[in-house]
Amino acid sequence: MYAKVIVDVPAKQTNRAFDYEVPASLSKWVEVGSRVGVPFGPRVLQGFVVELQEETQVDVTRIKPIQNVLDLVPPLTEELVSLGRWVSRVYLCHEVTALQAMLPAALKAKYERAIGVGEESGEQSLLDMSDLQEIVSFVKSKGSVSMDALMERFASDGALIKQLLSAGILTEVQVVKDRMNTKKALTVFPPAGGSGLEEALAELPARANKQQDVLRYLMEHPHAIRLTELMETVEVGASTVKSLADRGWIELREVEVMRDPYAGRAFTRTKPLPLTEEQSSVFAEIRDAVAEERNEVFLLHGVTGSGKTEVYLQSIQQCLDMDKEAIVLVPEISLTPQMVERFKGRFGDLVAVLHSRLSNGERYDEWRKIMRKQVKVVIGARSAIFAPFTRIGLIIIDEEHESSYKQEESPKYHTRDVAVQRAKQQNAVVVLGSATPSLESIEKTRRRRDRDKPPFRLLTMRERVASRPMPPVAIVDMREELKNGNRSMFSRSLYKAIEDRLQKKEQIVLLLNRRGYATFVMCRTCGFVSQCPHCDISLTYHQSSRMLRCHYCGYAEREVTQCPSCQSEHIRHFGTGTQRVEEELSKIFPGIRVIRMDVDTTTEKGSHEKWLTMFREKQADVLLGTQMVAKGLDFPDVTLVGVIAADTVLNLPDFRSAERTFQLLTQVAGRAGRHEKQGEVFVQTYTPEHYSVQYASRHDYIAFANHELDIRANLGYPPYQRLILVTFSHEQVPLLVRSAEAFVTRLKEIAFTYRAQQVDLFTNTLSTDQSFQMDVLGPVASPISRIKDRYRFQCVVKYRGEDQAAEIVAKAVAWFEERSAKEKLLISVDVDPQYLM
DNA sequence: AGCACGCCGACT
DNA sequence: GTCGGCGTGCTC
Repeated sequence: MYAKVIVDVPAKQTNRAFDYEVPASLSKWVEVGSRVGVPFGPRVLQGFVVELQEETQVDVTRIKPIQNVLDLVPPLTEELVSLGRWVSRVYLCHEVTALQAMLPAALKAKYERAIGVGEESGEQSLLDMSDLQEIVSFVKSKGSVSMDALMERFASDGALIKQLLSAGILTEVQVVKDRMNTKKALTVFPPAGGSGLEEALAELPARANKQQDVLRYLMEHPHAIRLTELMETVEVGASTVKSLADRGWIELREVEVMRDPYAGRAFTRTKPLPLTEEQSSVFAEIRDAVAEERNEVFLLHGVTGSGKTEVYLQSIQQCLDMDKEAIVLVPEISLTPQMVERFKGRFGDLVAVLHSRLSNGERYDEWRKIMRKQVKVVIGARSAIFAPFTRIGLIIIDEEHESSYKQEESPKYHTRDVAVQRAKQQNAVVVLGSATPSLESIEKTRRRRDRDKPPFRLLTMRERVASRPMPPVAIVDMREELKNGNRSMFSRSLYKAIEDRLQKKEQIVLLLNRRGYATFVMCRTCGFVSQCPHCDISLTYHQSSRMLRCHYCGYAEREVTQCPSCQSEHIRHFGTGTQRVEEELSKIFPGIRVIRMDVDTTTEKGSHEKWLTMFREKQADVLLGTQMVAKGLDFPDVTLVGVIAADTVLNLPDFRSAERTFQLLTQVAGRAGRHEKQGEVFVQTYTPEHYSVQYASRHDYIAFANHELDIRANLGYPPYQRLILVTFSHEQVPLLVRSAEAFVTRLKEIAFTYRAQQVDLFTNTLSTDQSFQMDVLGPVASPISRIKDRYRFQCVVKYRGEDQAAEIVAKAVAWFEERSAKEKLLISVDVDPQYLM
């Protein structure tokens, strides 16, 4: 038996499967998806088995055996292995990188040196000594032992061990280990049925009160119990229990336990809520698709507050009734305790939660619950799409338009597209939910190619539950405010509204759209702005540490009080940071209680949750923050939402900026008046006439989408054409420009050949897609033209058609890497980029 | 990514 | 005459 193995070396030359022999002793354990240790050149590496075969084409004398198998159960399924291949092909990354992304960090390989028995047995005469024989057979019995363990076992024989090593009887080997240890806990095991405990009780001396208590407790509860728990309930010390174990009456041993991040938290169980008419008809569609196991993608367009979550919950129930599994994806930022609570409340212990705030150990344990089929539902961010389920019935992506679904490091996958692919593989249903669907998705519900039906099906919920109206949105023209002499960041109408709510003791959410509004430091005399010496970007001021930092390379310097350029002392912090809004609020409304949520105040674990709870409990009047206050929060007493500056995103040089502005305004407007009290929204802007502001104020998604789709069609942007961003970097500009230009020329050549042949490079068959068309823009300097002392150039590949372009770009990249490897030129490819920078 | 093999300058 | 520079190529 032979195995094809992808080794843990993310490099171009090793980006293929290598053949290994499966030794008979391991054949039981080696499966597709197994993690194995394999000899690779002079060392031992971790690898993934991607195929098993009886025969091999490789010269048998070169084939080495698999050294060991790292897990009892393969951590990847066959289906995930092929999904990995798909990801690597579509997003142009090494196959290991894709496979690695599917596993918790705990399973990243750790390489360790250890002692094993040498191959040539060296000076056999040494083995006559019995001490040495003992050592050798000890090592032999274990396969390999770490040096520490060996020294501990044979502490007095250090010299002998050294001798054995130099004689080659023992030798240093490399082993692949897991990074993560399972957590163990001492557990007490009473004899089955509690038999013999009564006799034990009789044997104890009368004054051994504590031991008697333990025995009595165990007679009443004759099942295994954690030592710590037993000590707490019976109020005894560990020694008491240990002495019982020493006499053999009970057993005490280490048992692997799961770290449960939600341990000790009671979740109130909830029952399905009655659905509104709209909800039921949407639910019926999804339920039928799940019940019939149709591979279908729904785009659920439901206004904020229309009760999408309840539809999700009941759809999942349908899945569970069929003994199938469900994956729920939410943006990291809205994976709040409230959200978790709703799912745990409905499905209890059948839910695993995966998010970035878990420790590696906790995440590993949640992941193992999925592996072991202890759970049926996973709720998590991005990477939860790779949950090792085997019977997926339903995949839900909430807030599907969120750009955080795109991973920014390799593999640069888009979760939505991976979900659609995975659902195809498992014949599952996908539900994409949003109040402001991405233009990519809405276009897919309309697209008709030939006579095929559109790839996605649109479901709509227009009504909020309990028929609460959408809050009125007032657009405030800040130019007018300025003309009327108001130079503060609050317009007169927002000021009055805040004053009014404070008086009524109702709550306020204020949103500051900070992207592009970082707090930089400028000299008011000469205009000097502190720049990063290694990157082409201004430094950002951090109040907490009083430092200026570069967000790209981490460079930091002390805050300046005197201009380095003109020695003036008129240094000012620019940009409307949340801190400044907070300061101004307290100045205008003395005594106002403000909770500020931004990167500075929410880095600490659990702080996000803490602030929200405080706000919910009405310990503050205002929740002030960046994007994170806009998402999915639901506070009954919020009746006023204010957007301080709506158009900061609009001015960014990005074709998606109108879409992002519309989404943000719509999401934040949805925070107001979700309960009995009527809400009100103020949007302050310098461009009130802009269509994204206008449509958002009218809560008119469809009109916005139509308008924006027209623009995209005219400019040839997604969703009508797709993009691939290729970035080059090098320390020297002339070489960089020459290379980037050479790449573009080569890329065009390859594309031309492809078009001439009309051959599908994936399958090597004649292409059926006659409409394929590709265009290359650039190369031009990247918007951030230097990072870490390397200059950056980029080109944008625009194309129509499906995934062939990735293959063409891959060919050009391979050509480029081959010819420029020695020059340390770096090239990076982003398929379907979210930002062109 | 490592690591070894392999051809040209400053040294015991 | 050697030791070592890192360019090139391989790893089942």
